[in-house]
Amino acid sequence: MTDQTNGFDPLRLDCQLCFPLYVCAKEIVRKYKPHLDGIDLTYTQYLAMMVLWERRTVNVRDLGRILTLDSGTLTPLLKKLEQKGYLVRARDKQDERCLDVSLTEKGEKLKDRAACIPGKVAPCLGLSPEEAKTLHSLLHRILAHLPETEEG
Amino acid sequence: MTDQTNGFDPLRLDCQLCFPLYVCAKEIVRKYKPHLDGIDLTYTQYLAMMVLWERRTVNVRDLGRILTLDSGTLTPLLKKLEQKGYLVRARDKQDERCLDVSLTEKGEKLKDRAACIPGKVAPCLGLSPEEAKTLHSLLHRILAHLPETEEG
DNA sequence: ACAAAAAAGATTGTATACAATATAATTGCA
DNA sequence: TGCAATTATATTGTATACAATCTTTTTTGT
Repeated sequence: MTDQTNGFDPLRLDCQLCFPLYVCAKEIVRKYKPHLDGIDLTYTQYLAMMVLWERRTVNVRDLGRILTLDSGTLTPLLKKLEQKGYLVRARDKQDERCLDVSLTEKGEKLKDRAACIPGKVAPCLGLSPEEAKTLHSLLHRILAHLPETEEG
Repeated sequence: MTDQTNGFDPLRLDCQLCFPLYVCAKEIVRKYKPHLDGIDLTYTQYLAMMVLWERRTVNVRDLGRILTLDSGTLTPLLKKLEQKGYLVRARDKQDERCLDVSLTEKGEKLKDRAACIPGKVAPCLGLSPEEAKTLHSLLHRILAHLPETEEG
């Protein structure tokens, strides 16, 4: 029998960190959606484009490591972005296993239309700059620690 | 032309909160996976079971509001949990539109096997109790603020 | 050089998520 | 009372995610 009183029960949703993290991530994506609809990108496509806006060219392996996504997710997503004309996919001549993804001019231009989006979504969180910095640092701390607990 | 120097560029992945949130949520689910595999639950199924372990019975509407999931996600998920024998689904006699979801004995017993999981995953985050509390409160602050910016 | 191992993507299958729509039941109001 | 609007869930379609497997290419060990 588990705790039916108001005491601490680790299986209660509101005693956990994973659940608010899960909901926050989903709800923030929802906040992005109306803005991303305007430039015909999904949230994950937007993440991939952000990497390209920084680097112009990436191969799928590096992109997957940056975004923590595997080829099962990236292959169809990059094909869609190629269809939209925002990038081109081409095998690396030196190593035909690798697929290089490169920004097109159209993809480059899209950056100007995306530039205002983070500034529109950020206020929705309702955090002060210090709180945002604290959250940023806590999340990065978790991300740095997680790999250390493999097979744990 | 956007900032190519090391200056602040809001479109850089590492200048945003949404991206580490997105990755953290995914990676924590990944930490849960080996433990949940042992009790034949996916993460989302586990969330639904946690609500039932607290309340024994919920209707789909309330469950959806608690988990921020709609019927498109919940209907197939609850059918799977019913197939596994962890819950039963039955129309509310007073209001045949509503579907009540109730814990079975088998589902009740599953709680004992799940009880140890949060304690196994929590250390993977690598946060002190104070940091965890800070993160918890920041996330709940965001969740409380987000609805205030509807249509914003 | 050559077979085995490794690496990179692509494919397949399962499970979310959510928008949009459909259906059935209930409520509200003229 | 009767019908329009609302509510609750189900269904359909699209887009992730990821495990497992497959194919192709490259590297490695001998």
